[in-house]
Amino acid sequence: MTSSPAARSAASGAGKPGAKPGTPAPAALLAWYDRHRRRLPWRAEPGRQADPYHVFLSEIMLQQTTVKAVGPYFTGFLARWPTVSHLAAAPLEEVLSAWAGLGYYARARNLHACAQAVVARHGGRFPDDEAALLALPGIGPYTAAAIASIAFDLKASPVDGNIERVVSRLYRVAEPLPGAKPRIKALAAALTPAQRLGDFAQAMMDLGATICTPRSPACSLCPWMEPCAARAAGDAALYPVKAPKGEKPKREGAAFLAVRADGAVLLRTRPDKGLLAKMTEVPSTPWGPKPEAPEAHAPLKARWRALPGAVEHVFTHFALTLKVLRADLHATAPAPEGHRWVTPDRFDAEALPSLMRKVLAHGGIE
DNA sequence: TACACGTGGTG
DNA sequence: TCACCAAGTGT
Repeated sequence: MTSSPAARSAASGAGKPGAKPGTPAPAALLAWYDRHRRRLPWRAEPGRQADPYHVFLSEIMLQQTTVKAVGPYFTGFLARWPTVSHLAAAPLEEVLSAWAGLGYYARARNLHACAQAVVARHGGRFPDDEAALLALPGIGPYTAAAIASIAFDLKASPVDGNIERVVSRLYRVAEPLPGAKPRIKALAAALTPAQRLGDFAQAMMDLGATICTPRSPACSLCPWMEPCAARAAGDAALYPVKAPKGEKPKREGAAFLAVRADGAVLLRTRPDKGLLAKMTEVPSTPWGPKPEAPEAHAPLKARWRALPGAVEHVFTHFALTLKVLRADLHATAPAPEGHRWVTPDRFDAEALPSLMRKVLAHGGIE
């Protein structure tokens, strides 16, 4: 009975008069979303309008970052800076230290700049206009469309990794990413309904995150099973097609862990630009293909001893092996120019990336 | 267009 | 173990 063509058609929402068989119907996805939507800290209750600042904050944090990782950061930021005006008034150093551990630190710098721009250009209210959103720092095509649709219910088609996957499977897009992005964007825009824009965008993302997953999609549970070309072909897991990736280079270096008798560690702030810009670091040699002789790079004269083992850390575009050299100094040792002594109880006020936490832990600090 | 830019989880 | 992946943007 329920497996009859008519029943399947009706269940997919594709059986309405005028709808071609095999056309993914927004109504079917929205009906699924109404039953299975995820409850997330930044989401409004069903039928309620989301706070644009909450949407903005979550969207920036969620760029290339898992929902699980974002959760506590979102809650913490919102408690500390309840509105975009509060965030704009905060010192950048505090924003960076609150962001520490979440990665992609340019996001935090742009988040802060964006908050200030919202105050300066728009009186502290996010513009309900995709083009104006796109003009703000840190907000690209995806995030502008996401805020426009989710916070303001405007007609916009955000395309993130989830939606790329869903659409590439629906239409069995053979062209590899990233070349296929324009086509996928156009297909996604053509799917977008005229009503419930925010729900539709979030439904697409929830579908990608919970049903249309990268490895083993749960096609049998999908509201768009019937119109999906990849499901029909039985090869959904092969999409999206991606261009092959190059090999990840290796870099090596040595970190100087200077520890004072009172437990303070010698730290400094990284340069304004480049990797981990403006974040706190343990002084180190440059990181290169070959390890350099460390002596010339030591921040101060001391008896440096190599600790056993090394710290391994994988960045997006290279893998790093850091030896750790430790020196113990008396409690009155002065900090060299550009450096500072920081006791472990003050680490939370520092913008310490995970790599530097690893270096400290390798030396038995904390 | 292609690369720089973090981190933690997973099959 | 390790390659891949997660609500991308800036240059």
